[in-house]
Amino acid sequence: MNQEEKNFLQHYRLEDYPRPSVTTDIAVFGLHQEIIPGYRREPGKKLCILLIRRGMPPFKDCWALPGGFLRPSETVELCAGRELKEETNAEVRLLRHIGIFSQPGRDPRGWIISNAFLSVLSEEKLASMEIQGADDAACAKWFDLEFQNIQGKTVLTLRSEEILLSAEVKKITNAFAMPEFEIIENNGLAFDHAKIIASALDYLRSEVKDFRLIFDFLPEQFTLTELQKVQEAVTEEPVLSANFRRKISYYVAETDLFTEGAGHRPARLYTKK
Amino acid sequence: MNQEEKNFLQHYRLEDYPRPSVTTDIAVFGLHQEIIPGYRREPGKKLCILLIRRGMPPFKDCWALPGGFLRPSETVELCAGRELKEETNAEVRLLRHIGIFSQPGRDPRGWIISNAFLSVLSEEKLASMEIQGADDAACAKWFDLEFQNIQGKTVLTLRSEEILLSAEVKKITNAFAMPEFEIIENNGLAFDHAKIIASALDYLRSEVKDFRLIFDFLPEQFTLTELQKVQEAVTEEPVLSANFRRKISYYVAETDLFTEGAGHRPARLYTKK
DNA sequence: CAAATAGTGTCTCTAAGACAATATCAC
DNA sequence: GTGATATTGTCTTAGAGACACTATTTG
Repeated sequence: MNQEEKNFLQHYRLEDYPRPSVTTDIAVFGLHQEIIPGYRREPGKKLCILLIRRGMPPFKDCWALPGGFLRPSETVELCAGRELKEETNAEVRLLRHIGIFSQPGRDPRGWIISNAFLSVLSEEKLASMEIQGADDAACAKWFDLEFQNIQGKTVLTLRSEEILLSAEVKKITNAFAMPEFEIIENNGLAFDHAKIIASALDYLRSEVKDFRLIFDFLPEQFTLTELQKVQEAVTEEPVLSANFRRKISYYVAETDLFTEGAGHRPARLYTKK
Repeated sequence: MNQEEKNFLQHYRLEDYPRPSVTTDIAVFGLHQEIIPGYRREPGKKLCILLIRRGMPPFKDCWALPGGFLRPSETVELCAGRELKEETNAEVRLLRHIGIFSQPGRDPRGWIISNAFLSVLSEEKLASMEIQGADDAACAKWFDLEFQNIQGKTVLTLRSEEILLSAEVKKITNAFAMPEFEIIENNGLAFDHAKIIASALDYLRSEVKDFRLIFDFLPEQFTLTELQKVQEAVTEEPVLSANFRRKISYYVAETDLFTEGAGHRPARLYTKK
């Protein structure tokens, strides 16, 4: 660096210009066992998402994605991981940046733009981790998630025991031809988080359809049927198992292990190739 | 909003917490006619990108993506469009968010995180628009762009008349399993812009391969051969025309118009379906 | 006619969708 | 054997890749 650059930098003050606050919000997805009535039936899988109940205004007592403010000397990815750990005690090894939400007025506290991330927790980790609210979060909970077209309306439904949240969204393209979701109606979700959840789910579905991120829902070793159920739970579309097996075969490696004592033919265990 | 929320907001001061400066950087791609020697040969197409020469430190006289600081009451998309217009006089109707670059130390001025965008200018607009440097930008220029694997190295080459810039990058996955580029060597590009350009090009290529963003390089009406040349210029891979035509046919609609006076068989004009 | 580009036909092979059939466990 | 799930086979159809061939203009 030459003298001119050094001089310039010495007198340059970023603080002289307006700056927004920057946050991250993380949509953590997992799977939830669903008991299916019937003699000796295997449990099904449902997609679920981790939310926190806000303990502080704004949107006190509403449900929100975990997340928080970016700090100096961390990347947005590190911030996402840190905030998630602080607020819910969940730890993730995988993140995808979904988008940036910067609509003026999206946060009543003022000029705040948010980086949305997506993550996936495996059933294993989901079970072993003690999810608990802390910090800004009064409480953290897994919500079963549905995202369907009902009579021309795109509806997001989130359920956790006695709590029911919902939102209607619409996929549009903005002034710069970028696809995004617009919130038509919102019941119980904080900020513009219905929009973020819809975007994240849209992203997740296309990834899982193409056999990406699909393995992150399961432990190291899994059966092909489990893998298929992941895809069906995420996309909410049934698949024919013969065809699914053929397609997935390029992405998995056989092991010599089998499931045991399940009351039906044992299934071979596979690993990701 | 209830009284508790109102009270809270009245006393809440975002300024009490540290905030980064936020910028946008825009990778604008276009096509450049390339004269091919030979009797009656049609010109070829080369991918090019719009860069500015920095008129101010830091990186004075280096070449950089156009872009600048986010202002209150605008979205990052609007900021990208505005800065592009201010610095280069180019106007775009299309943007894609490529990623956010927040590595501490990426800007010597301090804590600055950047939103990278991608855009495409049609040959038409590219020709009609008077590209000119202004503002922070001493000068704006189109650079021919190559992005190839040479002896195991991934090399970015940018050429504009007498100016030659280059960078070697490497595709890696970061601590959160996110794909990104790492700069191995850099000659003449400011900041981490080699990384951003590589990401943008990677994104653009996969879009164009799947017949998205491909139409934005051309005017309303075009021939199938032109469309094919766009794909070949962007991906730097040849395609067999019979196969290309079959695949693209689902995405285009015939018109009754033909090219004229070209010294060979006229070509039918198509529009995007 | 020659040069150049536009456009069609067809063969092969791979992969997807649908569906039928067989295999193997626990009880 | 029965209930349940696991796994394989196969028929049909759609699409990709490769390549040969025909068509139409201007000079």
